[in-house]
Amino acid sequence: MADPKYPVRTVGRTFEILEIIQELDGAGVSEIAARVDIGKSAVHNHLTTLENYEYVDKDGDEYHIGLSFLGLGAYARNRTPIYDTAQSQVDELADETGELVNLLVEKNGKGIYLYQSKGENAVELDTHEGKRVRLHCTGLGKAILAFRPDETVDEIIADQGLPELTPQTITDRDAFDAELEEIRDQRYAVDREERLNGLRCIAAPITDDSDRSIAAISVACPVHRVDDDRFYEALPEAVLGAANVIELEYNYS
Amino acid sequence: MADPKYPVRTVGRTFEILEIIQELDGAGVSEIAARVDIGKSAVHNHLTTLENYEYVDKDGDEYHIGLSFLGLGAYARNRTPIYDTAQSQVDELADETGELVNLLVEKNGKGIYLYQSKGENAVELDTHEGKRVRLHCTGLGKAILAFRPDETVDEIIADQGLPELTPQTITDRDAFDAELEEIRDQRYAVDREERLNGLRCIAAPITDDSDRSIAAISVACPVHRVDDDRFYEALPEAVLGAANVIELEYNYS
DNA sequence: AATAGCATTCAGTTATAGAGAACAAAGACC
DNA sequence: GGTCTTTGTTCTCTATAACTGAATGCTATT
Repeated sequence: MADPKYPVRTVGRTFEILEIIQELDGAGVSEIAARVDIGKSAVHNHLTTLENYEYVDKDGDEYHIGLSFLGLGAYARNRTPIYDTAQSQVDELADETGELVNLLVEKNGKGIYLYQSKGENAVELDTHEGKRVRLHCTGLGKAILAFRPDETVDEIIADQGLPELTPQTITDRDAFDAELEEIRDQRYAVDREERLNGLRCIAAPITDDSDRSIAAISVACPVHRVDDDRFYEALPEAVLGAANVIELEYNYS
Repeated sequence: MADPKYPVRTVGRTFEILEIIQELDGAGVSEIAARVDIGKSAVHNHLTTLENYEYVDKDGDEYHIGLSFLGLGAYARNRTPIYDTAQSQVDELADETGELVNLLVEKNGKGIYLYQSKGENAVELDTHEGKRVRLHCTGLGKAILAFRPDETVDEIIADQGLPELTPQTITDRDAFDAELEEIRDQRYAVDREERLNGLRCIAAPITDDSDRSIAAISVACPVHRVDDDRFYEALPEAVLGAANVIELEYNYS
């Protein structure tokens, strides 16, 4: 986490290139070279090497992220202890509610979507497995932070602040602390369009036997389709139920 | 695919290191250095750099594959056209049969498991999403090859041969061609413990509108639990049904 | 307390990643 | 259809940064 004493620059450049390809949804040599601090020929050398190792696919003059990453990614996910027990519950909750259900874990102060299951009426979103998000502006992130020591929360906020993503984002530190307190009380978190306009979530933490959060599970739905009754009554109950089952299985088996 | 004219060695080494970490399920500096052709200190530099980019996690003195790969992997999978339409059918087939259901695509002459869904009684296997397999020894691979031009099959076999993985693996070229012919006839493939002792599969190709295979879907089950009746009657029907739905959705919408 | 087995640091050396120009190929535009 | 532009690819040279190997520091074990 601290800057490496003797970094290998090429490693960094490799991943910069890969992230650019992902961001542009496929890109050519010149396009990439324009965004990374090395020349065309060097980028070309990188890409042909990556292609050789099958980590990128070449399609005409466009390079794309290769499926080989799925091997590493799925492996990393399977190694995450909560994944195995949570997966089936996430699926079930998606079936039951018909909405989009997410599972998030924290890593280095950010959230990573570990798994996602689409119910019948699930919203189409910018979230996908592996995506990183800020913790303060999602129900999932708030649920996780509410069940972590104060110092951890302090550190993360000191590091990242409380940037405003929508008019509803909580940007005031005191208000945020009050919010966490409320979440601890009711054991679930509500996201009222705090990350994305038009999107609300109900999220519950998944805690270990000393009540520290390991992950969080949420149902996300569009404001205009799901009315307040269902959102504030039925959904919290469903989410809490699922979180509970996961906790039981995780902690006592 | 052809060897790069001007390879970037460091890129190759980076992925070699990552693959070693995966294979060893976490490893320390010395352990990795022993398997890769560079010294301890160089490996150390690589690892601290990778950690800095959050592509590996350091846990004590062990390095592990980071969840960041899930972002790239899930992205690559989502880009694969068949995934979106096939996923729900795979889930459904797993529910219906209670067994392990797999979705495979071909890439550079190898198979890659794109998605996997576990039914209630699913066998625990060495397969995971992103894993690569030889095509000739699995039902999925044979189903894909059966619906590709002869020249493609020739090339792949010329390149990789028909290595024997179990006593049941088809290793004779003529026998293999006859097998493909039969698969084309009945539109599904049977794997009779050809890759793994004790494991049988029924697999069906998913083809495009010109009858070329795009992917294949299979049900895998242990020999000793599933009797011949169910294996040769009920399962093929279920698998063919699912493949059919996927094809319809994929080709006509 | 002593040793062994690690990770980490560091200075020196050498291999190699990258620059930059030239060439090739493919479209776009008139 | 030919010219101009853009982008990919090849190639040589050089500065740089990746690597070696030895030294140091840390932790655990007996």
